[in-house]
Amino acid sequence: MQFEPREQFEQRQKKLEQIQALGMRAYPHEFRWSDTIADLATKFAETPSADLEANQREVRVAGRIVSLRLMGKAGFAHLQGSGKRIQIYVKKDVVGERGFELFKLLDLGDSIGVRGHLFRTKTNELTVRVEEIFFLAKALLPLPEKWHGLTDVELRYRQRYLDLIANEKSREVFVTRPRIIQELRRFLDARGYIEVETPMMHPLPGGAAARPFVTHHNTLDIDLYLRIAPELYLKRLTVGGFDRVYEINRNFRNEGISTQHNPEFTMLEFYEAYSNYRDLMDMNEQLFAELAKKITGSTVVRYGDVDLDFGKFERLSMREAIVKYWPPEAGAAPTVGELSASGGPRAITERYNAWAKSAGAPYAASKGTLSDGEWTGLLFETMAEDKLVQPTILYEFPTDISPLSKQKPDDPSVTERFEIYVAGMEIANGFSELNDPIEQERRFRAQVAQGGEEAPKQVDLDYIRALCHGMPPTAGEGIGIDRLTMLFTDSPSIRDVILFPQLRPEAPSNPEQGTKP
RNA sequence: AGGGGCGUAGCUCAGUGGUAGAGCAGCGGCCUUUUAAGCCGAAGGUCGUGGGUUCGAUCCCCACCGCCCCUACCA
Repeated sequence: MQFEPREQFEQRQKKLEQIQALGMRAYPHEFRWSDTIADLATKFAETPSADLEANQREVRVAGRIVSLRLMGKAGFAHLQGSGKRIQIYVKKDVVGERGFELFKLLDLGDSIGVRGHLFRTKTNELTVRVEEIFFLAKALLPLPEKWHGLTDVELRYRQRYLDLIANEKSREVFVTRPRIIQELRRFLDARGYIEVETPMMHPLPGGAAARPFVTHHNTLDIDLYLRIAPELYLKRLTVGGFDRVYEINRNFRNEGISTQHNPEFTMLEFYEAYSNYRDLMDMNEQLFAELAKKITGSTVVRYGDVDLDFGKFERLSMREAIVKYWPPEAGAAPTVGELSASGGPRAITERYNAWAKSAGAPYAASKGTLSDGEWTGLLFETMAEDKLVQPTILYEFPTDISPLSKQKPDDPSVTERFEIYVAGMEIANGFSELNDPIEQERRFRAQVAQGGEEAPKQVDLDYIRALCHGMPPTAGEGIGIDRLTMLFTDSPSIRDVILFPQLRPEAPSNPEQGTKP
């Protein structure tokens, strides 16, 4: 075992031996503390010096040394724990010869416990006057730079433990993330939802269109797919009488990696029987407003250089969004009627493309022949999606690109489906669930027939069988937790909200590194 | 996959066609209320890797590796 910086590593190993020579264990098994650093920092934040002197309080507290100032026969240090800090003051007269020898052998990064009394220094900082030091663990490697912290993004992702020690902001993100999940659970639990766990390994990938990861079960001798969505299993549960059900867990998609995509990402999916997509839209407005308020303190949330107002959502049908964001330079905007007409979406896209190519704007490139609905979806993504910065509910998605959603009764070319867009990102996707087994089978077979890398290769017949047992009218939705966390923590990349984002494995700098000792 | 950018001490960063510097961390010394402690001293580098151009390359060129951003892919 040997890591850079070698010299400091060896230096610190020697110090650990010297600490043992003082009669202390290298890796002691316990330390009984009376208060956490956070406890002390909050409980005595306002307590005046005179009070501390008059009512001597003995405290026992532990933490990691993050600053160290040794001055001959006394010294100061800061201990950090749970993101909070407290100063300690160590005086040779008080801790004794052996205690002070130990103090001199400590390094930045070491864990110690102290016993002592609280006081305030000349500058009025709350400080523990240490009477006894307990060595707890040695840091054999140095901490990142104390003032600038750790800024190298690669190191921050690869060695997140250092990022969490050194960068307060990063720590806050990963404290906020579970709070968001907690609030989501609270919101759903309060509405009678039941949380479940469905399989992560599927015999057939389904519930979304994406390339799956494949693995193999030896005993059964079958290939299994890491799930790309829990959707079909959760809907089986609504058939089984779980009228309100949700799952928060990982999905895996074998696709590109970007600031908005990680191969594994966390999704909330929930299903509510006897509701439709309109009910979910209303519920979402309430959910997002409440969430923003609880997490950030306001319904208006700063993200990058914009203020996102979760207090009011714009609602647009997909066709309306195309009309609204049609660039005036491309000629007269199409009407919703034209977009609904047979052959209309293709003609309009071609009109848009003619302008986009001449203007150097992104144009809608299609591979192969597309249906009206596919043209509509493609055109929307090309020219409108990134314009949806303020929270927007986009609804009525073409049936051709929504194989699991129920059609609109008065216009079967579109479905009762919506997505929520914020900051140009897709955050949520919900719809009235298609519960007609014959129509569902027809759509599944159409997908399989169409082929393509992301299309299912096989129809999930058990799911059709479940629908044949009768699924009540149900509305369901998925919310991307990672992207939601990005919004509420002002994080520009999904890697900033995932503790250990997927990176290419680190090449070992020497053959020994990276192997267990 | 394509385009752009970056890679210098453990960390944060300067820098130059003539083999490299600062701050922090580390080491030795002084220092009993400091707090980005201070002062004195010494040390630390295959300038991502491999080729090429050149009398000479960390710098210019090419390839590769890694990371970041944009585009593509991702209903």
